[in-house]
Amino acid sequence: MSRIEKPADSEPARSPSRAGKPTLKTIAEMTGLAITTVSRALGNAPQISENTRRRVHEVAAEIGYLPDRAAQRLKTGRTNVISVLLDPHEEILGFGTSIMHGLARALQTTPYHLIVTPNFLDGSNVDAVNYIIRNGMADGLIFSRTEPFDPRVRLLLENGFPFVTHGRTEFSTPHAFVDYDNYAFAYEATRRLIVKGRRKVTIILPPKRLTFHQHMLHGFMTAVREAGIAYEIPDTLDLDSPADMIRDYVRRRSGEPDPPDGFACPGEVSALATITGMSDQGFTLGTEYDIVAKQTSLLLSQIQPKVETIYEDLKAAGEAMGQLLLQRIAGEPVEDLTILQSPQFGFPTP
Amino acid sequence: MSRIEKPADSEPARSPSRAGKPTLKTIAEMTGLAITTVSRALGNAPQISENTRRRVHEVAAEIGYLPDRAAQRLKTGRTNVISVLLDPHEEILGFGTSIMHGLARALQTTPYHLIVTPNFLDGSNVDAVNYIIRNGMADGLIFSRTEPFDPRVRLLLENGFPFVTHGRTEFSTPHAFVDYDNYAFAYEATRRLIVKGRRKVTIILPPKRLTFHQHMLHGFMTAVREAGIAYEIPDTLDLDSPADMIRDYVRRRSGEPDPPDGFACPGEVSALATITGMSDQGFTLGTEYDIVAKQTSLLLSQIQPKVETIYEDLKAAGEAMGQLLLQRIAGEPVEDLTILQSPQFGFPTP
DNA sequence: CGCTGCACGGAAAACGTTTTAAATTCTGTG
DNA sequence: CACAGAATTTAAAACGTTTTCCGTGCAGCG
Repeated sequence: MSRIEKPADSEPARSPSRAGKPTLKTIAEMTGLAITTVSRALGNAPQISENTRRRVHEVAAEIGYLPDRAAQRLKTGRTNVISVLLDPHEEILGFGTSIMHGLARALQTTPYHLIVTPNFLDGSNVDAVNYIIRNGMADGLIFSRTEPFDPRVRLLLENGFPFVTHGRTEFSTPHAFVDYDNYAFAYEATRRLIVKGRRKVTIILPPKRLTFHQHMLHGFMTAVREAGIAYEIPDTLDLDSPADMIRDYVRRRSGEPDPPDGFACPGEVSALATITGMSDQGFTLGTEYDIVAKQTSLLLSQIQPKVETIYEDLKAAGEAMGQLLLQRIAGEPVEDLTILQSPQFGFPTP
Repeated sequence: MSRIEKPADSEPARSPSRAGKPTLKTIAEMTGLAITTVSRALGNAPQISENTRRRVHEVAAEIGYLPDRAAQRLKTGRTNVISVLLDPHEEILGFGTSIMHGLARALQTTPYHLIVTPNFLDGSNVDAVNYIIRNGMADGLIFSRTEPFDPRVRLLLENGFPFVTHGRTEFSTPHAFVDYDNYAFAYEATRRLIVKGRRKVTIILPPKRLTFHQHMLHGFMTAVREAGIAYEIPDTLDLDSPADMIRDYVRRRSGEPDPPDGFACPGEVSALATITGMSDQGFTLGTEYDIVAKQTSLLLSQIQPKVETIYEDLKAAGEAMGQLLLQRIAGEPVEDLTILQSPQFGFPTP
């Protein structure tokens, strides 16, 4: 055959278009400096004269040099990667995506990339954490839905691995977290129902094993006791229950004697399900009963303005978590790396 | 001071617990083989005897060896990374997360990791694509919401970079894609409304610049023409409009003369907004008007069973995209790498 | 002039892997 | 028993960085 025989065509097709990627060597040759010097100049090391430093930066910018992440990682042991553990329950309503957008914003000007590690196992995702620690897959970890003695947190603490949780724990060793003040939410939501003149209030709580179950319960009970109002708490149901289960529960309960007429819903789905359940029984929102819901997107209030909402800014939470994690990785003391978002902390930033 | 002076403590604190991480060298020393041989044995190269291959695998498993991704990447130029471009519009209702879970499932047994590149710029995210191509940040790309002559697709095609889109384009050069048959959806949804005896149908279309706008429109119009039924198409509104805008539009329109009584809603949010808008005017779903909606989570039918829904399985789409991308990277001909999910393609897999 | 000290820059090793090219062992055969 | 050829195994280079350690050249000083 008369085709050109390029012997090096056995070269196993590296990433496409990786051909003439500029490296330190390229810059070194162009400037006549040594690779070492170029590396130093770009790293703004002190022993490089202002002059050559400037020249190197110019050339680098000109040819569009970007350091090879693999080489940096291999050499330094730092991955420049932040990993987000995604929980199956975060699928709905863009919980994960909101947080990730916030995170991404916080990491935007840094060398860090965001890699997502979804959890398949139904239990906790401690295996994923272990994998990441053991194999140095990331420099830091972000996850949510903490339990009081969360095994992931324990593992990370034991290994001194940087992480920030969304949610608190009850370990005596402190760690970085961002949390929403769910006590305040539940208290305030219940207060508002009471102020509206509701007779009997109820709340759909998160699963018992999660830390913020207690916070919510406490806020709710405090408001209830202060007002001396009637209340009930469904115990066959939680925030993770499927929407139809919540809807059916609400429908059935509101057909029985002495049903609640004030609902604190710590999630948009549960609020929507409650509305449907109640309207199935002919009750109308705003006159015969009220809902105060937690809202994490603009969805609920846009769709049904009669639901009163209290906002939780997940994007801000994500951004805060990113910042805390960077500080944590930089070695700042953990004690200062805790944030409690109050319900009025942030409002929709479209 | 009497503290132990470990001279090598200047070692700049590599990733924690990266201390005794086993490498090829470790295995080589344990087995008495050369590093090369170990590498080959683990790679199941043909020229290694069955005997040593087994022995090496045993030792590797025993000490929990995992290859160093940075070193592999540096050497081979392959990143073992798949990047997902996340669009801001995918924030709501876990669109992104569903697809990512599907993707993650497809990549589960492969060495590939999933890294998400959110788009901040408001326009298209062609910059991100360019960055990824130029700097070899990934071996393949996944994104959605394609336009007929999507600049991202053009760029990727020009560079021969592997990718799979969610949605089709109109380039003459073929490329891998997974798409939902939105023509079929719109046709079927409209048919159902007609069969229910609706007088006048309408549909909320996706933004005009997206490819599937045409598909939807075509399906809708075909059904309308076949039946010779009255119809209208709002032109100040699209699927990306905020929910309150949709709600207000529906409310206003249903107060004017000759309003539509059959709604095809290609999204859950628009369906919910429509319900609210109509019920504000006192119309009740299922008797005075009907909705057929596209559903991508279990949410809508669980909350409001009176809405008729047609399911789009985004998780399956994500999984399919992952598989196609792997095949594409492996060099299979692009012509075979296209999938059109029919509406009945997959049903909720909880 | 011979030193010391400093400012600046460079050579070389190393990170863990893959790959090329070559060396070694093994097998059967004449 | 020697040897070709196959079957295994190996040494060494390379990927692009960072870092340790060292070499210049030059100013100042006695």
